[in-house]
Amino acid sequence: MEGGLETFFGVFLRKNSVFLDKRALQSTYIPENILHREEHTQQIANTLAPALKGEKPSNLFVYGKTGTGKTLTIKYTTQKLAEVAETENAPLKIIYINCKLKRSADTEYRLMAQLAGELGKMVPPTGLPTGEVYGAFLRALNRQKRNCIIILDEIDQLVNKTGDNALYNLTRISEATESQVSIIGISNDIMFADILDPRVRSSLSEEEVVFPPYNALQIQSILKQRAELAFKKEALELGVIEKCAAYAARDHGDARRALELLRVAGEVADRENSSKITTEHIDKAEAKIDRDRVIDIVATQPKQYHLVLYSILSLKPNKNSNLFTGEIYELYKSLCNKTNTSILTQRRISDIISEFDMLGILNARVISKGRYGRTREISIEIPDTALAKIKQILEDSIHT
DNA sequence: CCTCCACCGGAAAGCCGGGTCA
DNA sequence: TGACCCGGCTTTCCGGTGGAGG
Repeated sequence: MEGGLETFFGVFLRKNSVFLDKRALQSTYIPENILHREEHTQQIANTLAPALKGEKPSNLFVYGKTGTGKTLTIKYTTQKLAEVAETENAPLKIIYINCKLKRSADTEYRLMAQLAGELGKMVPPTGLPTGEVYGAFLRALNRQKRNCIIILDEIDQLVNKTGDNALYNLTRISEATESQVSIIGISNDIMFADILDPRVRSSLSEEEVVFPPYNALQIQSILKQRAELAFKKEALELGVIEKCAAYAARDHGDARRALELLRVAGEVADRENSSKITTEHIDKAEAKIDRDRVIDIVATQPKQYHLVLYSILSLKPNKNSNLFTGEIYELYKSLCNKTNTSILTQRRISDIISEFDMLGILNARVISKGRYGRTREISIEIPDTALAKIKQILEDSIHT
């Protein structure tokens, strides 16, 4: 086996790939021009433009389903704005924050700490009273003496988890200081605004932009634009883009998913040493994405969750028989005893089951069995191809 | 039409680990 | 070192409920 690895790497390097530049398919990539969002871009630009004259732009609220180009368009627009501000010497600070990022900006404290950090005032990630962090942020803000635009992406996550306190304070800050702070909120939950305090809502959505889903034709042109950069010439077989777009349009016009599908299809083709991407590769890619997603979610779950899921899987070897919370809990308890694990309350297990439901691993809905009580009816939503692997993961995790 | 089951699910509070600060 | 703070996970408490069976 001498030189085995060297040979392998050598072959790997020289191996033909369908890709030219994979980055063009990644979700962080910002293209030269954004298709089918001309009006939105303009509308956003209109709202933000006053910042160049040192006036405070209106707060802006953006919503639309996932993969409709919200984040992309906002980033694109603010980036251009920052460039102009730079050359025109108009003091302007733009802060982008994703509220969904775990341990980063998903609580009031962490959001404020993050904001203060962006303004050059480092704050310890924990330990201080929240009020202190507000103070730090305010001081940093006043020292800046320039217009500030704060972009809060996935803002619904923040509010769902920790309430609208932070937003309330944030919208009021701009009234209470010299510096001018504008907020751009991005949400993919349209109902989100309803749970806000009315004062916060009206303040936050001085301007509103709604991003509709793309249709199949629009997704096609987006895919073509990116594929041009990402793949070698002739690497795409006829109909591949169309099929990709059709899949994405089928589930609510999610362009991000379409791009991911195309990228993974390319990777599958590479692995098979195929010089072309065919429509079969798309199918394989779709299955792979689905499978990987589920496996990844399960694998990163803590042990108690594994015990619950394992109980459910053991109770249900065949499809179309449904389970109820009570029986799952019974098995879970005995499993805990066998493995020397502390037993959680049924109330807690109930929540864990709901979480699996939200993650799309299970399907749980409350039903009434009349005389025999009210409970959840639970079924499994794991693709067959992933089942064996999942069971493996669960068993490994439980017996440690 | 009423009862009553077997849970649901909200609210609040406790515990614990990670941290700051004086 | 001790007083305090945050956030994640969990327990405790408890009012609520759709509908089969009487």
